[in-house]
Amino acid sequence: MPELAEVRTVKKVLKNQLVGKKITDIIYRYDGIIKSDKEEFKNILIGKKITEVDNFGKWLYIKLGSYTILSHLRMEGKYYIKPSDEEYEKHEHIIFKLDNNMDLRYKDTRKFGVMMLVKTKDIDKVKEIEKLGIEPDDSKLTNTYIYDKIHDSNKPIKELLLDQSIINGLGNIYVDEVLFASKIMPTRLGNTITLEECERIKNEGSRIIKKATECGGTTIRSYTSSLGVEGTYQNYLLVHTKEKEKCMMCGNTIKKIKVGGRGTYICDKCQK
DNA sequence: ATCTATGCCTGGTGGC
DNA sequence: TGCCACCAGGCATAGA
Repeated sequence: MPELAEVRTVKKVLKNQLVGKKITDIIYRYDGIIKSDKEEFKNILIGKKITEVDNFGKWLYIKLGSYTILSHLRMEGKYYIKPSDEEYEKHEHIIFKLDNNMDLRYKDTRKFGVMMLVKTKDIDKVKEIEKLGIEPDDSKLTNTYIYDKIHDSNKPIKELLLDQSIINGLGNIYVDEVLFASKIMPTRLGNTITLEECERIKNEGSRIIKKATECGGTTIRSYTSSLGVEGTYQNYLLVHTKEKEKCMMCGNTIKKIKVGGRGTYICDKCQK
């Protein structure tokens, strides 16, 4: 599933390929992805030129001057840029026709992803964006910020790290990796995590996200960063997807458990 | 305010 | 081999 590192990779590719291109038409093959007014989405965007592509956490911003498409890929959303005359594939739901005979196509097998049109000047006031916390490798993220957000919570630390309003951009893969690197059991409640452990979460989170971003993200199962870009961070994963394998640090067998309903990989010797 | 359940979805899996 | 119930999983929202 695309998390921060993957979304940044998509952003980079889209930015290179799309800035300066004009949308000449929009075709809905399944319009449930569009959460703002569907007619307005078309009417306003057709004829506009893409001016910038950005992201904040897992949200992609496709900017067209005074309007911006907010796009969240959720589980399986992907963008492809293909020649306009290529046949549509199954699950290609939203087709943006561009003025260079290419399409920007949004494909999403499970249809969990969302798109909405907002005014660029109002992005930070959009409720989904407004509530987002600090990205893991942002220098504004401090041990005391994390500690303040979690120290009176009786939720498992894993759930707290998946909460986008605290740290913005971590998903299931990187939370497992950050907690392993920080030597913290994902089931530990927020109110048991020390300031020193918050420091480790901050440091490991920053390090892992930076490295994963450099790698272009993680490609596991059918997930890629889309656009044919295959990330390579899966080669650095130490626990996620490693059930029944030996822990790289201690040789113990990696286990898969459930935390907050999510598949969670741990080494119960390294993580306390 | 805070917690739990449910819905959104389809492809893959496991049981028979 | 074929059928089918079940599940993953980020996030919003309705209900308790």
